[in-house]
Amino acid sequence: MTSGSGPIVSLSELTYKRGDQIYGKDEPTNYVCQVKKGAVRRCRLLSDGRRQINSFHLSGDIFGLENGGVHRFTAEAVVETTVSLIRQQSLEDVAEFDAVLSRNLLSMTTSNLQHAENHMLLLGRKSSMERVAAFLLEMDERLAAAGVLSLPMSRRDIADYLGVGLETVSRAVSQLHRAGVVNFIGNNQREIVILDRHRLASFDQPSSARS
Amino acid sequence: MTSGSGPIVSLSELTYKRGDQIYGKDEPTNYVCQVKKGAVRRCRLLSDGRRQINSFHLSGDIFGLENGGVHRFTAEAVVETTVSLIRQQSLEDVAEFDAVLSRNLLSMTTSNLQHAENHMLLLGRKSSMERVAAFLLEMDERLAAAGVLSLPMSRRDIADYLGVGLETVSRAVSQLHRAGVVNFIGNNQREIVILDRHRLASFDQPSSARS
DNA sequence: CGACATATTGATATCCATCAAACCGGGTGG
DNA sequence: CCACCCGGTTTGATGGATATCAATATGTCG
Repeated sequence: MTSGSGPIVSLSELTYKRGDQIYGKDEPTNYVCQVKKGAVRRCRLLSDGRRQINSFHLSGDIFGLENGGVHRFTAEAVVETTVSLIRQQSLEDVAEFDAVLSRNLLSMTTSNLQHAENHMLLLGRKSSMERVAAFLLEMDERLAAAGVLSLPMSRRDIADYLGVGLETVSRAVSQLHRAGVVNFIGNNQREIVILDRHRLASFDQPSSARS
Repeated sequence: MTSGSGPIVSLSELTYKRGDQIYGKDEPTNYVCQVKKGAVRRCRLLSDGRRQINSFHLSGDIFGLENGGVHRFTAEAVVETTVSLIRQQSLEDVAEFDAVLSRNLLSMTTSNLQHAENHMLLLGRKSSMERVAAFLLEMDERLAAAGVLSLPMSRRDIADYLGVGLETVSRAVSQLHRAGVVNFIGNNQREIVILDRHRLASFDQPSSARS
C-alpha cells in the first residue's frame, strides 16, 4: 500500500494459529490487514452450519477494508498466519489529502468487486467440475511456486468457497487426476502439480469437445 | 452524485427499449450511467447460453463505473429505460482534487461490493425457496410503492439473478401464494402484494419453525 | 381473432448432497 | 517400535432438490 509520499508504515504484526479468528462479523473495523505469511479466509456462517467463504487472502494481499464501521464477515487463519495491521483511521486521514492513496483504495475495492462478480457467475451457473477447475487455475495464478500448487486450505474450505460439498471437490480432483491433468507430490493431496494447464482450462468451459 | 462543489451535471440522456443493450462486455468505459426511469440488468453470458445477472439497477441507481478501461459485463434495459450519462474521464479529473467526490466513488463501489458479497452467500448456499424469498424482500425494499411490488423483470431474469431455473422461481412464488404470504394484483404476475413480510422473511431462513 | 411471448403446472431425469465406510498419514503414549 | 487414535481425504451407495422436458394457461399486441 503506497501513498503519494511513500509507503505507509504498519502498526504491528500478529501471528495466528490455524483456525484462529482474526476478526469476527460485526466487530468494529479498526484495522486493515495485510497477509505476511500464511492464508486467510473471509466467511459467513448460517445458523444451521452452512458456510460461504467469500475470498481467500494469500501472502501480500490486503483485506479487512470495509466501509460502515463494522466487518460484515469473519476472518480466520487457514494455516499459521502472520498479518500486519494498519489503523483504518490513519488511512482515511491521509486519503483526505492524498489523491494517490485515495485512488489506491478505490482500485483495491474495485478489484475485490471484480473478483466477487466473477465468483457470482461461478456460484450461480457453473457445474461442480467447472468450479473446481476454475479454482485450481485461480490458485495456480496466485500462488504458483516452481510449478507446484501448494494449497493451504482443506477440501472443506474449498467446498465452501465453491458452493459445493466437500466430497464433490474430492471427486472432481480425483477425476482430473485420473484424466492425467493434475498430479500429487508424494501422497499429500494439497501439493498439486498441474500437468496440462490448457486441458485443465477446458474443464472450466461449456462442454464443447473436452479432450 | 455530488462533489465538494455541488452536483455534477450530466452530459445527456438516452432512452432504451426493453431488451436493448446499453453497453456490451469489453466495450471501453467512457460513461457512467444513472437510471432515470426503468430498470437495467448487468449480466454475463456463457457460450452455451447460461446467463448470470449480477445486479439490477432501478430508478436513481448509478452503474457502469468500472476500473480497467473496459466493461466486464453487458448492461441491458429490462423495460423501457432512460439513463443519463456522465463522462467517466470528467469524474476522474474532478476526483483528483475533490476529496468528497473521491469518497463518494469509494463508498459507491463499496456498497456494490457489499451487495455482491451478500449475493455470493445466496448463490453458494441457499435453497431455491430462500433465494426467492430473499429476492422479493430485496425488491420490496428497493422499489416498494404503496405496498405493491411492481417487478419490471421477467421470471427468466429473476431466475438468472438467483442462479436457478425459471420454473423453480415460478413454483416458489406459487407456493408463497398458496401459503397466503403474497398475492397478485389482478392476474398480473409481476404485480405482487406482500401480505406478511415477517412470514416471508422466515422463508429466507434456515428451517427452524416455519410458520 | 390469431400469433406470440410469458407464466404456470406436471412428469421425468440428473447432478450433486448426504450418509456411510474405508483409507492414509501423523502424532502420542505405552 | 508399534498400537492406537484422529483429522482429513477418498470412494461407494442412495436420496433428494432442482433442472429439464413437455403441455397447458394466460396475457399482449397486431
